[in-house]
Amino acid sequence: MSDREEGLVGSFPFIPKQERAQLKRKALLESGRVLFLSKGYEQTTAKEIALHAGVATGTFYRYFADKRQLLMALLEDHIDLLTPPEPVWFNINPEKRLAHLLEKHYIQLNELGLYRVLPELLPKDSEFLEILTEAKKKIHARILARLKQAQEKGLTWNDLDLNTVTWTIMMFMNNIHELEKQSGLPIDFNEIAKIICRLVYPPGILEQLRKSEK
Amino acid sequence: MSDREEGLVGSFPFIPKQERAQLKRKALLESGRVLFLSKGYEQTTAKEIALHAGVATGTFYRYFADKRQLLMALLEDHIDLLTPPEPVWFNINPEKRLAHLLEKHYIQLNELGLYRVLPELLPKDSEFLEILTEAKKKIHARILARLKQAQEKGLTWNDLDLNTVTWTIMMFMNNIHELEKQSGLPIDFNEIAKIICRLVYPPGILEQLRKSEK
Amino acid sequence: MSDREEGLVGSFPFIPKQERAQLKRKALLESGRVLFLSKGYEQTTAKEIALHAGVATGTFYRYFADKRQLLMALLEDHIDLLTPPEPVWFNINPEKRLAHLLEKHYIQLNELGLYRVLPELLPKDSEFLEILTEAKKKIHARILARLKQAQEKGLTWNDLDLNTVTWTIMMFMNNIHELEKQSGLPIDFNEIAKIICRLVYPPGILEQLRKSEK
Amino acid sequence: MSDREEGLVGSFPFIPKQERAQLKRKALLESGRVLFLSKGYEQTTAKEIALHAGVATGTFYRYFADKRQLLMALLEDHIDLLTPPEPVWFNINPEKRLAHLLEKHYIQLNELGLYRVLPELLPKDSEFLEILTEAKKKIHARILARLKQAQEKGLTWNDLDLNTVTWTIMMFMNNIHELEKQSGLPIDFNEIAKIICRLVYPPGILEQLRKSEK
DNA sequence: GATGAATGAGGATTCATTCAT
DNA sequence: CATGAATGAATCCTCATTCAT
Repeated sequence: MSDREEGLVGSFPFIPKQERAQLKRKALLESGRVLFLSKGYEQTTAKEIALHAGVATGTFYRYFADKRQLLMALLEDHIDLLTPPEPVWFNINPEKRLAHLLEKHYIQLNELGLYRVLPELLPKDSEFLEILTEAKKKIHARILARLKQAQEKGLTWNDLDLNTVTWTIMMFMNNIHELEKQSGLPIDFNEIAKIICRLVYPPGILEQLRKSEK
Repeated sequence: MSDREEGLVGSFPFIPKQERAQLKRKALLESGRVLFLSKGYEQTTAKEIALHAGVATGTFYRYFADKRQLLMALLEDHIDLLTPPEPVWFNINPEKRLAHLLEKHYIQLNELGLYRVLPELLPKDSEFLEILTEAKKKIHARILARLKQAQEKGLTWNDLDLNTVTWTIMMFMNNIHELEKQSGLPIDFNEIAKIICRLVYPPGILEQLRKSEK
Repeated sequence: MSDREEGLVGSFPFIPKQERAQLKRKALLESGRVLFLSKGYEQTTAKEIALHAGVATGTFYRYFADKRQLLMALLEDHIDLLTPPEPVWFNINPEKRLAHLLEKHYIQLNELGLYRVLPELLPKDSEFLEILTEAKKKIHARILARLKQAQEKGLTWNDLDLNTVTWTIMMFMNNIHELEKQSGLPIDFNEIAKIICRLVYPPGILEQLRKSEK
Repeated sequence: MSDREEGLVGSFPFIPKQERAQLKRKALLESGRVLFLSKGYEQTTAKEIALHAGVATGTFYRYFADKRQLLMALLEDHIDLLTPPEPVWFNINPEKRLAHLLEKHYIQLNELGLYRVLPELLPKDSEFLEILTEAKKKIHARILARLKQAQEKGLTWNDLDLNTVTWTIMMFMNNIHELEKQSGLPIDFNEIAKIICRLVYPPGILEQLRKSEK
């Protein structure tokens, strides 16, 4: 278990200690993520995570204060992935662009899978809740700003309550994975994009924007 | 804590045994519900539930095999509340009606609060998942049937993918409570109803339906 | 649930209360015996015994201070059955008579079955141990006395240690049920009687006793 | 409680991990044995065993799945001790040899004491019963084979039922400890050996075998 | 007396966390 | 630094016993 590796040209302590430590930390994070997803947060023990990462139980606690902190670190690393992308509304062919955005977000979210763990934690960890709420507020503000720009340009329905529409859009982005589970079918992002666009643009405007692609 | 109840025609000597037992069972269910909501399912112990209900630990196990079974009983009692109401689309003034339905459903759901516990259970209890999936399928089928009726009458957009719209409507109903949490404001059910109706009816049709109220 | 039974000639409180109580007590004893045998003493709960006897849990404690006391009562009622019969050695045809005695004792013991419960209790209940030891001492004394009579008449081996022979005989009587379990075959009481007689009588004497039957 | 042991050649830094773990395991086994014997199996808790062995409750469960498994391990370690030795019948001076065998077996059995726990377990643990039955069958077969050899050489009584005699011998070996308890006197193994030999050899043969010692 | 629901102490077992090596 | 055995508090659940009806 030496850190050195004997080679032809002498010994190379190739991997610096810090870097090795980072590898272990990453292995623990990844093992935590995988196990949290497959078994749930409470059902996963620190020992299991360590075992899965190929380190000793005690090593877990060198890198993380406890199980909760590992999850926090996971979130910090990936919080930007949890936040959905910001659509640009007065674009050319917004439906196509939105479908693309949604698909990309969905794939990233699914790779991470972290959203599956969150519901378990929210009721018992208020700090956790705050972090998420904060992130969501930022996204909300960004989407709302874009919607306002579109509204000012006269592109949107004129009876829109922008807050509710913003929330609706966020809800779509956060619940796409539910759709797949429920329907059992692969998700048609174009249909979802169509629905969102119908909420934002009146039919005439939308038609124009579609044509302006060329 | 007297078991006697003074009535118009004298005193009833005592609440019959069965009824008293049912009271205790109900107290346990209610305590379970409250504690699950405030602390989360895993964080709540059978002992706590019993204490909260004012009975001994052992009494809990007289009425429920374990914590999980209590939750199942809660679900059984209220599963119909979890399932959102079925809107009738080709109605007169659908927005108003829908807003009313949503508000009623929201209030019932909130009183129960059970939906907050569900996400914690789903990853680890497959039987649980089945029950919910089954319930959701039923609702989906009902909403979809109504939409098809409306479509056949020529009331809806003609480019609708009814499956996706159905899912969108269900998503709205299941996520209203999220809206409140996120916005911090009281929910405007009229706005939500307006959004849903925009997804279903083209502007002209909607206008007609609104007017037909008189 | 009245104790009275209305008949043509008035009311007959036929079964006196004391007697009914005794019936319940007996039912509990019998249920205790049966359940102790089938499940073991520790594995049997007071509730089960009451249920099996057709009375309420609380009724159990009206008749017995606790589970242990029920077992004690069982023993008291049947302690004489546990004690093996006293063979008469200088009899005509002792082998046949002994075989008969053994079989009778075995059948009684088996019907009762109580011996199966005893080993479980002995290590933890010294009073219990005392009772049994006392009973065994009495039997030992009786068998020993008979053996001495036979010895004085010159019927036995002259190098016998009577104490050890007495113990051997008792051991046989207490372990017949083991023989059946181990061999899986029905017990041949004649063979056992032959063995015991060989321990007591020299071949010549035995031959004489056999012949004297006529 | 130092892990160091001063030896002739200096100090051994520590007992290697595996060995230390085995020490703990052995301490738990020994504590289990002692407590099972003094209090009975059911009356002994895992916590008590751990305390008695000087370790924490949880440590018990590192080495044994539960109380039952500890007992199984005890049995596995000592099952050969439970099985009585195999007498050689057509030996010179068989009584003396048998007395010696019995005494040795008795001492070993008593040191272990495990036989006291067995009766408690048999009614409720069928796997347990199987293990013991299996062991007993082996011994039975061995003793029976020896008896047959002696019979073929014309050394035994000619009216012997070998099965019953075999069982009788086993019964003796399994019940010697009972004798002590009942009589309160030290056991005279010579007397027991004499009794067994009388069951096997006719007086003439026995006399010959005794003399052949020289 | 009879009932059986209620009690709560106590046992089995798990697991987050520490610490000697 | 890494290790993984050890810790013991905390949980689930049972059951002997009591007591209000």
